[in-house]
Amino acid sequence: MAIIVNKEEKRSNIACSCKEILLEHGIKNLTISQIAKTAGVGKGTIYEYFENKEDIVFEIITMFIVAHEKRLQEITDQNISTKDKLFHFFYLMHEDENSNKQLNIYREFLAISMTNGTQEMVDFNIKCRGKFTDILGQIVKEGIMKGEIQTEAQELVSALLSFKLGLVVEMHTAALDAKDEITRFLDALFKLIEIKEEK
Amino acid sequence: MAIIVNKEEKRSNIACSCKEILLEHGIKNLTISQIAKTAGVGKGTIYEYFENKEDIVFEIITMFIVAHEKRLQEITDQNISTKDKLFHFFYLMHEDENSNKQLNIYREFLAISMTNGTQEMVDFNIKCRGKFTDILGQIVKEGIMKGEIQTEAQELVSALLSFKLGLVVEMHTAALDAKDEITRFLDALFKLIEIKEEK
Amino acid sequence: MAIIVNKEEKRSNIACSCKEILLEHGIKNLTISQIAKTAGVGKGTIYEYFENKEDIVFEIITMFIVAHEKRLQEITDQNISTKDKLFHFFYLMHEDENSNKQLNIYREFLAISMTNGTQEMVDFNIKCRGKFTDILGQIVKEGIMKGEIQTEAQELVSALLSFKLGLVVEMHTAALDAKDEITRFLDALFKLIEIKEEK
Amino acid sequence: MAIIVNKEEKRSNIACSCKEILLEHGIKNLTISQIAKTAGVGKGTIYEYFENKEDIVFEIITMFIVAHEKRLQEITDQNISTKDKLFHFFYLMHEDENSNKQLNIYREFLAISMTNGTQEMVDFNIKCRGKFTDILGQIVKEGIMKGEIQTEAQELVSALLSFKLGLVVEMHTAALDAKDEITRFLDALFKLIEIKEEK
DNA sequence: TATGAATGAGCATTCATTCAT
DNA sequence: AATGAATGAATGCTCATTCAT
Repeated sequence: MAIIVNKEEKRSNIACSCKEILLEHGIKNLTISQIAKTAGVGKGTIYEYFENKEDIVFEIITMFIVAHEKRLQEITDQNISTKDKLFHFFYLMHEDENSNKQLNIYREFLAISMTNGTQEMVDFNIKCRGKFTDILGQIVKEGIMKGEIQTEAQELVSALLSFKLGLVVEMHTAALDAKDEITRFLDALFKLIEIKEEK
Repeated sequence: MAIIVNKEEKRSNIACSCKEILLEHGIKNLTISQIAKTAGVGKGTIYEYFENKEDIVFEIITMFIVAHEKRLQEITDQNISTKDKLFHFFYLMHEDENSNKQLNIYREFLAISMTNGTQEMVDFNIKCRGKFTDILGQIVKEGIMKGEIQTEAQELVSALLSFKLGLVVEMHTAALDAKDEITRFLDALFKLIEIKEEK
Repeated sequence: MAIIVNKEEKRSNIACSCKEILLEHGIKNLTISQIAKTAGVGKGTIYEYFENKEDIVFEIITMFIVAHEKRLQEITDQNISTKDKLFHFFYLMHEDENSNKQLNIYREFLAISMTNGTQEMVDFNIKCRGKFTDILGQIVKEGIMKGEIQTEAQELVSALLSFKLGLVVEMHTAALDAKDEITRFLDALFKLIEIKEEK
Repeated sequence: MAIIVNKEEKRSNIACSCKEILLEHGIKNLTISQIAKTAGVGKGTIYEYFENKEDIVFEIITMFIVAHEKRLQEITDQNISTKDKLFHFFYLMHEDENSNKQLNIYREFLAISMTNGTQEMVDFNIKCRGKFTDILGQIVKEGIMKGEIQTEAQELVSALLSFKLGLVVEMHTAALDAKDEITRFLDALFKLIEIKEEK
């Protein structure tokens, strides 16, 4: 019987093996040659499994985001205050060294989307935004249900996501400190949306 | 004796004459040759008045931002509601065709800052942020003084700026509609910060 | 399967096909475009086989030197007097039109080494000097063994090489006539080192 | 009475004031702008007193060489052995920091002569060579007259100059140690030309 | 299925020199 | 006599993608 390689599996394998070099080199400085060498295949082979460089970078970033979502979900499922959940929602991607590297790649990807954004990239970003909307929505919803925050908070979800993205940009372009900004913002926000327990 | 030109003035003239082609071509696709031709001088002359390509692009973008600030200030000075002022603060750069083009350039500049950001660019961005902080701070402060919004709004200023920037990014990367987002956000926000007149 | 080319061979082929244009244009005036066109390949292909322009120029000059050494060796192996051998050792590179052109390139290379000399170039020059030391040393040694010249001549080898190089420079910078200088020098030298046969 | 500036004097003044920056920057990296600024005049003024950049560099190098000749002459006039005189003749330009800097400039000038040598430069080099021939000839002549070296040494003068120049080149291109080479050469040479005193 | 050799467009920047004033 | 504003030619190198085998 001939060896039937599962296309999807090999695609995934190639992408997986290149996570590290992507984090090290960044998108622009990562070449197809490096990818091929790292994956242990020929350059031409890459194009058997991916449309183009963008495609493989998508694949890897998707992996990062999926992992990030999983961690977010774990936090969401924890038994902590809504405010704390929101803090983690905003700050998780800044917390450790590895997350920071991934954030750098994401920021680079964002920069490319901002100037050479293909429809494909836009679709990708919309999809990502959708997922984060879901998670954030869930956090907020639970917060409302638990009586921690006001109902109106629900309508802020989209803006909160934009704030999050703006922060990702500005921490790099205007040297903002993510932790400070998030803390300050949440403190101010909760003065407005928090429901104080009455005695 | 030789002709003595006003360096600062000529610098400004060259930059001015290149506003249009920058809007048309974008930063990356604008060449020094085009700049020189448009300004009606030799390529070498450009380098008499600007350090490098970055420098001239800075100058032009600064002009855009200064003009934008001026328009913002005019709005701030108008006798309209705080909510309307904020709407304009967020939406002004999307309102007309020309502003949109300038926004595209700014977005491209931002994308460059995000990946190849020199300290110079960061300083520039910090300076810009500072100015917008002032204007926004002023709007909010007046709103508070006029009894339209709660004091706590003051602490949201920095986050509002991040939101604004996030929106600039996402309207392009995730096809957000600026007007919708801003409207929705302000409606939600004002439910929280607005001070309803009591009868 | 893809074509597998002999890298070393193709490298050599490209270099070979560019010997002539290098002689014609000189190092500075030779462009990568010309090289690629002459070699009948794309510009990018050049960089598949050579690190940079320096690298390809090295390769060609090396070819010239190797050929030159070969000719020197042939002369060394001839059954002629030591004085004649030395004359050829010094004069060979001036003898014909083609050698002269190659000498011009070598002189240009030398000039570059003198001002922008990378460690690589220094290593190259040291290696070349080593080879010429060997050949000259051999000539002198044989001369001594044949009783034509005194033992002390051996210690002059390095100085003779410097003299040779100085001549290469001065024939161009101070319009020295190589043949004259060499003849005059050898005549004078042999008055000192020659062992006259006694009757 | 109108101020009559002595053209030759001002020319000399400008050149003089630029000695240091030439030593610091080298020929290639020294710009007319820097020269003008250092000399405290306008760029155009430079061209009132000098034909071109080459011309001013000539002037400065000439100053260096004149000073060098003077020092050589002093050594020649000292009451030391011919061998020592020759050592100084070859080694003087390597002896101290300042001389070395001047040698670097001379080497750079030589490199330019080797590739872009105008007739003017050739004439300059011939003139320089003439002067050094005189000094070296004088040393050798005295050595012969004092009975220290053989008459035949006189015929080596031109070759010795080429050796000296070759050394200037090779100490940089092939990392030769000037002192070593000179010492070794003179030792070997004197075994051949020295006249040993009989008892 | 896998490969890897070949490709080629595109662009900032420097600085000696001139000449109008 | 002095100046300084204006000029413009000229070139190495990268890397995603293709396609012949």
